[in-house]
Amino acid sequence: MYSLISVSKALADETRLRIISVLFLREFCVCELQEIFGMSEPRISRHLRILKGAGLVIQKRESRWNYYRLRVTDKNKTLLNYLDENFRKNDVFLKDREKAKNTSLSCSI
Amino acid sequence: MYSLISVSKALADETRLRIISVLFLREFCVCELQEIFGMSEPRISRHLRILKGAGLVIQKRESRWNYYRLRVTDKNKTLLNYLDENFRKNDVFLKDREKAKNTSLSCSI
DNA sequence: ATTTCATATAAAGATATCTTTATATGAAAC
DNA sequence: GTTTCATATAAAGATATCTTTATATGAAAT
Repeated sequence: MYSLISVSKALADETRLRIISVLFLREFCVCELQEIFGMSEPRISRHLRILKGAGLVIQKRESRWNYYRLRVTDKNKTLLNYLDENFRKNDVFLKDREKAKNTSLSCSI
Repeated sequence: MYSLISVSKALADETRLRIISVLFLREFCVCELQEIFGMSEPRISRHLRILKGAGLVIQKRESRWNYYRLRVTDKNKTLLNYLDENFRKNDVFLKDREKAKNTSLSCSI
């Protein structure tokens, strides 16, 4: 059971909102998010852990990569729609999405 | 313009969620909220200021009392619905609402 | 005008959250 | 089995947020 308060706190950080925003495009692994936002790996990992703890994202291991995607349920669909509406109106999130579109797994290459 | 981040942060506190929850019943003045939650007056005032700053509540002066009510707009209607759905499923918020129903302006009497 | 009362605000201390730096884990490649 | 690489986690320091205590404001009552 994911409590309202944990969801609320999960959303109360700009980095986490930016992560949620790009996850509307598709799933991403940690190193891709690192690339998109130009942030350190532990920083991205930490925020993903919090989003996961709030039931907002799902983690999927694939060989050495951990992919995260939005967890869309009946309960949080309304909330995700509200967020997306706001992302579409804000330049920071729009730019992130552009960057995310041009980012592909190339971490180790 | 109320930013998504200010709204998110405004929701990331249990006291503020509880205030929002009872405001679904009707508008309340500060001293009534103080009574309902058993919290100090500056504490309530502070949280109301943050909620107001995020565009979630509206303030109305009436003689010596300041009444606060939910600010329902097209933009935040979705969000408020999501919150209310959650409030209805959580014992803390349900109890608050019961207490709120039995609370009336009697601060100075 | 002085007192009372509801509310706001400021300052101080306590607590929580965030970021960085360093280290651990664990799977794949060699 | 050793190295490499993606990710996780822990510890430390920096920053933000919350609560309490004390004080200010401003309108109504006396």
